[in-house]
Amino acid sequence: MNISTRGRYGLMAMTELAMRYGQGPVPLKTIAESQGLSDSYLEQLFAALRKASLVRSVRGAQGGYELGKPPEAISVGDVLRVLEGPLAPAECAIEGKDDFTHCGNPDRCMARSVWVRLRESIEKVVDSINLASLCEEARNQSGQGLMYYI
Amino acid sequence: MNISTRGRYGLMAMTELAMRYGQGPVPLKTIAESQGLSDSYLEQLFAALRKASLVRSVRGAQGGYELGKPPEAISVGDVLRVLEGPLAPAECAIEGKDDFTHCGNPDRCMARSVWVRLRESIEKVVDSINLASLCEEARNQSGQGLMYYI
DNA sequence: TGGATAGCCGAGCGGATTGCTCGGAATTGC
DNA sequence: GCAATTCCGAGCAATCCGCTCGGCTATCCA
Repeated sequence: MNISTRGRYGLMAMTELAMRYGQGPVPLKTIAESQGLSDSYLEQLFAALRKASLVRSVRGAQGGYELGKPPEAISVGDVLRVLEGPLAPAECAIEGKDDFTHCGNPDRCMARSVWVRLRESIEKVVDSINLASLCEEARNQSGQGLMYYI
Repeated sequence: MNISTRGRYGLMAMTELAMRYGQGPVPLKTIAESQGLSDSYLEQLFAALRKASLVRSVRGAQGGYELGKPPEAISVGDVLRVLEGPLAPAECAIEGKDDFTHCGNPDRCMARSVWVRLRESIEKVVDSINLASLCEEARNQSGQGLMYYI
């Protein structure tokens, strides 16, 4: 029951991009340093994000990545689904699939309704949070952090 | 973002035990055959379930396992936590842990609030479903299945 | 009393997944 | 043309998953 580093690092990087939205392309190296991640690993994740057009890339010197849409238009769910695949706790709960055979039970798996309810609840959360609101949270938190100066 | 076979098989087996609650101990072999699982694998899971006293064991011939409490008193969350560990999507969201260092960010991980909200929503679901209600669902479904007889 | 039926326990193991790294191309700004 | 970047594919060590196996112990029943 874990989100892998793909989803976690990817979301961190996307939030970073959201913080810098409208300031031109940001190179991966900058994101990686700022968040303490490996840039060669981030490369992989951004390949997927680009194919899903959640980010746009600018090649060459002074290039980098920027969000493909405004931060309000990108949800956490969008990012996680691209990087992690379907957000279902079990095969048989993936939306659109009516695959009962996976459960080992020839007729119906008694636990399936649990996985479906779990999936719905997970999707409700991640689809209701977008990058803009994450940014706002982050800015408020670092604002509180200012108390520790002086 | 997956529940492993430990959690899934374990929940299936526990639901089976709930269906037979009050009828004396059920051997693992019976559960395994009925659910189409491997009994030597189930053994491992039941070792953990027993230590958590979610099941009680009776050794020797005519022995087996039975629920440690009535089905209404055992939630899906109880079973999953024993078999899968903490139901958090990330280390930094485990209840009681205030471990920000895992996120790679020296100060605060911007994504943490997402993982915490996810965890809360997951726990709300699994803690609100108990084995008794799962049994009832199953009985209703197999009731509909009776249409296929004759 | 002895055999059959169970749980109990620990070790092991092949395959898949994770979390990277590396090298080298292609593209572009200066 | 050179430096900065994205792009792409391969590879790889470590870990985890999903089991299996062998042998022990406890208990019932004939």
